[in-house]
Amino acid sequence: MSNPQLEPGLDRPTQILDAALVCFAKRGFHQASMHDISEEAGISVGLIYRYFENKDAVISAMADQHKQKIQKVLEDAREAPSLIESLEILFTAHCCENEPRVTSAFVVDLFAEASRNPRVAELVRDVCESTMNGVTDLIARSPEAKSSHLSPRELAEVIFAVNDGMLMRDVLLPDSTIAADRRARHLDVVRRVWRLLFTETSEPSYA
Amino acid sequence: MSNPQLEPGLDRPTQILDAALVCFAKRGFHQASMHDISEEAGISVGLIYRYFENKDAVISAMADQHKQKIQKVLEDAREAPSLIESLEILFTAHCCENEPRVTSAFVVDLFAEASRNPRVAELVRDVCESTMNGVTDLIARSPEAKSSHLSPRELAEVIFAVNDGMLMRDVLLPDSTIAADRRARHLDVVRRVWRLLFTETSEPSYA
DNA sequence: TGACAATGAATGAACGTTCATTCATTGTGT
DNA sequence: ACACAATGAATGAACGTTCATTCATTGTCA
Repeated sequence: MSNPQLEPGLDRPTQILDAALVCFAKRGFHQASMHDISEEAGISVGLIYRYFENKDAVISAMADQHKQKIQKVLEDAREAPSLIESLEILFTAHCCENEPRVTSAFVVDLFAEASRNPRVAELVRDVCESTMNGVTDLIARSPEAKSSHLSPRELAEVIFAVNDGMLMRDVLLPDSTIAADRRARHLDVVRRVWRLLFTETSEPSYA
Repeated sequence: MSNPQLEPGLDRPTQILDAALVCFAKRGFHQASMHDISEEAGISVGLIYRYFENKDAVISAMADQHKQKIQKVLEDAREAPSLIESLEILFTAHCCENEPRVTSAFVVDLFAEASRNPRVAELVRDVCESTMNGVTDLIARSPEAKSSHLSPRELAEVIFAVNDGMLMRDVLLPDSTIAADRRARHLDVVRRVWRLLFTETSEPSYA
């Protein structure tokens, strides 16, 4: 009976996690049932328990997977020719790539879960920290940022805050909103911020 | 008979909603049970159903309450002597006021819920829209913003994105983090942004 | 045949919701 | 002022459902 529905190039855990991502994004961690996931994956419920100890383990594995995806994007971003292009890669990858608004819904849920599940909180904190370090480094190496009177670390913090804010806003858009439109909206705001951040400034106009 | 556990100055619906806020922040909308809420409120389960049709109605009422709280803060902000002070009132009120990190956890959950419950999505979108308009107006009227080469609307969008991003970050902090520290962290970042936004700028240093 | 992948019916705990019941308070007739 | 009827806020056991989890069974390959 070994692998009846297993597509080539996919192992069971990956197949299960892919299905879980869809279900979690659609219904949330705790409203998505194990039956939903098994149905989405085209396998039986019991089989999930062969690969994951319980539902919490699936959630944790998803968070882990998300961490690795982000780090992969960070590597891609490092190879871009300019800082602005690096930032664009980094900050559009995780809100606009897939058509039914999967990633942003999942990430917001992940933060919600983090607020009450210390295991998830630590994982998310870890992802944020290492990505933030990566971007700080990226900024520090770039000539564009030299003129700012904010430190690379401070610049990274502001950039991240804006991006997370945009991601949160994303989930309010109607389901029908297509990825290209979300991407445009997203870039529209973050470009404004980048322009401000990497611009020569005179004195503040307020005391 | 009538009000056995009802403290003075509190009606039942308010008492229930207060308890619900605590439970929702602690466990999330769908993990918090009606029994949790009744226990937190010090009343019986059945009594909740005298005042709310079902659990969804409690969630909706909470969102409504949150909307009114925000609009109240917006009014306060309008009366501040300077734009910066208005913004400080507006953006520290909703992440730092209560000691067990209740509000930010609730708001992140609210957004997560909005991503799959259209009724909640519309409500949250509505709150965002009207608050955004309020702040746009605030900015438009203030002399500090005149020098920016971004429009008041654009400034408001950036400011909101940063704030929502900070709020998301808030839930990652350990439970023990006290409100004053969160407030300090929050202000530290947003002040940086405000300084940039309301500052004379020369040409961008990148093409 | 032996080893193991895979199934899905079964289990029991937990949940949202209901409703028969209680009883302090209020209203009414004397 | 008193007795008593009416009220409806409040209770919590009980119901039907859903869910995570288990495991006896079945299918498949080497």
